[in-house]
Amino acid sequence: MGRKKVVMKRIEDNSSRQVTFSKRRGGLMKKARELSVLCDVEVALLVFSSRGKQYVFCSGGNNSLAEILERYRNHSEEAEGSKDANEGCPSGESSLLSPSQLLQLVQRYVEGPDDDNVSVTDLVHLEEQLDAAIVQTRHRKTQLMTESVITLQDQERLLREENELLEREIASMTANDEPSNEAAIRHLGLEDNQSVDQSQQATLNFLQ
Amino acid sequence: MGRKKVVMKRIEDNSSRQVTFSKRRGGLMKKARELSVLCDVEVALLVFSSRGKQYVFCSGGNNSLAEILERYRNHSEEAEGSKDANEGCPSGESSLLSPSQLLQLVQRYVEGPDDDNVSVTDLVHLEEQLDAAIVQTRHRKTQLMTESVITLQDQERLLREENELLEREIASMTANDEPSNEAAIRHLGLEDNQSVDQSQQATLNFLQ
DNA sequence: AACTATTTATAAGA
DNA sequence: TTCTTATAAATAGTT
Repeated sequence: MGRKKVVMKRIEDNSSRQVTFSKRRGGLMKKARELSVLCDVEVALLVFSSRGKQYVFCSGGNNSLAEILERYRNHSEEAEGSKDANEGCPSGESSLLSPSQLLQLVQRYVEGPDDDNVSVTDLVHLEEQLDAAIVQTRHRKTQLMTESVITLQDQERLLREENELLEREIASMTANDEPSNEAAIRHLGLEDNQSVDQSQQATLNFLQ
Repeated sequence: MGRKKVVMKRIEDNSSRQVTFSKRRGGLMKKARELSVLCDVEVALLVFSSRGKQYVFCSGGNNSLAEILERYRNHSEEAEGSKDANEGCPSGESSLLSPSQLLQLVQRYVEGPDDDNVSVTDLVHLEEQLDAAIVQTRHRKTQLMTESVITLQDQERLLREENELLEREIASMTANDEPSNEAAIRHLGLEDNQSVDQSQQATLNFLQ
């Protein structure tokens, strides 16, 4: 209904999208109210601007419905967007941003101005950026953990070799001297069999 | 919009109220969809007929939105013993499924029939299940890695203590005997200072 | 924010 | 119900 037939596709022009949003939102609300009155039924209509601002129509005194809307409002107050970053990013796949770039990007959405220019597309882009960041972070975490484990395994192996060497030395010396070291080792709870088994098990569990 | 202007009041004639309900409901749904597409915003529309039947439009993937609808459905089901035999929607919060349950669920979507019966709501639910599963998996992974590291650290500490003990023993014995062990240790690249530093560094990097 | 030319929705009738 | 059609309403583009 207008000068031209409109194609059912996202209006790309920012300004006219905003205008159309305002007009059609009003119309939709009106029709929702009319339906509820004329036909005596319950109608709830929720519209969320891309920035998270919400427009609600709720037909009646239905408690549970109002309650749900209220609950949603509380929940959604955390998730706020703002000015879009369309121009800054010619789009393309979710490239990796530096941590500071990412922080900047998120902040623009969290503390942004109060108007309605952030589109879902923008938020999709933000989501992609955050996804990429978390994947990278997770990968780096796993990498570091794995490195730590491998380093510790090496360390353990070396210590074990050194240990064995020392014990053999002591054994050979003790063969000629008095046998006083075994008691000391037992006192530390470090008999050879026990410690080896325990360590190997942890190692194998982890890397498999 | 019709042959006559309508007064905004409940239509008393039962039959024509029903007809109007059907027509206007369709129109409202259509307009809700158009708004969401044209303006790229989220729209949720709930209509409850007086007999409890519900008609829903929900613009899409937003979790919280679907969550609200889900919560509302649960809530309204206990409020009135509604009789609508809706689709077999597994429903329920994103509870943790067993791996086999999850596999089964995914397979139903992957190899499922070729028609268009999978709703966005269903997919949102599937996404929630998978999210829960991956979070749990990741947590378990990190837990196991951390346990491994701690075990290895303990192991290293114990070995180091044992080692020190043995060296001291050898030292005391060597004081009376010949000094032949230091050469062997050096040969393994395992002088005390070096190995301790390297290991401590890896450990600290990891846990901080 | 108003103004129209048009399109769209729909009330009543078939 | 569904389709048709006259008309009311909504609204796209313009000012």
